[in-house]
Amino acid sequence: MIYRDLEAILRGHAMRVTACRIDVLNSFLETGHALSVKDLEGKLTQYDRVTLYCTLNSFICNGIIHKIFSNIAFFGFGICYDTCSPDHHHHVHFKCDECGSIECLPSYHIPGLEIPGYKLTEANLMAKGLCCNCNPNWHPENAQ
Amino acid sequence: MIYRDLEAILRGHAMRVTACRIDVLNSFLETGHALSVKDLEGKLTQYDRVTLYCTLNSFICNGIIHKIFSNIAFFGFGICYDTCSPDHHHHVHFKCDECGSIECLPSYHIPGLEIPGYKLTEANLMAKGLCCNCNPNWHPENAQ
DNA sequence: ATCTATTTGCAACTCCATTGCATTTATTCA
DNA sequence: TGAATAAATGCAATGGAGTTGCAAATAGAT
Repeated sequence: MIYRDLEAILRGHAMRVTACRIDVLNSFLETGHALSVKDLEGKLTQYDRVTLYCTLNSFICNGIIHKIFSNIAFFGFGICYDTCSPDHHHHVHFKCDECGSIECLPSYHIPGLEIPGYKLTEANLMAKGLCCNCNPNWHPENAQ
Repeated sequence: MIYRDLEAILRGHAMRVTACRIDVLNSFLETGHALSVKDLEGKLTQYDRVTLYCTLNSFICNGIIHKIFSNIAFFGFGICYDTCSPDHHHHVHFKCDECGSIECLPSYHIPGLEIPGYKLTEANLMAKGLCCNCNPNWHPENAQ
């Protein structure tokens, strides 16, 4: 992604444009799946850990990324899609047992969750298994 | 719960019966919702933190409890229900914004989760909102 | 070009979880 | 019932992840 586009994203959120923010944002967009702080530390060694945390927090505050938790204590961050709003989050995150990547499946909505007596404001579904790249039984021609 | 029943649960899993295991198991069963390590430390001050971790791990290995992660970095442990098996876990955990309790909703199955190309082995749904005790719009007579 | 508020980076700290190892204890078997 | 032994416990120390305070650097406004 070119600098101008990355800059536009930051300015679109009324954020200051800094080298660290550009590089972190670019990492998310070019990787295409979730990244942990560790991933970013390894990738962007020129920045301090504290700076990365600060950058990630500013991205969260501005709705550019969101936190992801898996059931094995690892967590990362993923780009928010249009389905996010400040007071309504529904996410499906899929962690592949084979390649370890975590994806946020944007268009998928958690189906028909209704629990009698409960008022639901947020739902995060963490799914595990094999992603489409690692699933040997998957043939792309089957795609709808 | 009486000692004899707690002991039977442990023996049913071919586990040694110790005071710590009895107390931890009893805590889960009498509380009825998820507990964090912190909760247990506060409740069972007679045991070392390391011992509690060891006990919890042995419970996890034997399928008595499972880990729970929420989207605010807190995690706890909850009793496994019949829906768990060593290679197939589906859980819905509900965290109440009002009282903070985390419940595992046992009979509820994550509905119709099918993602083309993906092979699903495990799904954990973390839901947030108001539980039936804290939801002012909930009237028990509406229950099915 | 200068000013100011924000961002960055270093050091230190806290919290949570784990490891090593010696001690204690539950269970087995004679 | 009483050793033997394998497992569980508890203390001390360690490691990792995230946070805080504060000074230096820098982006954006005037």
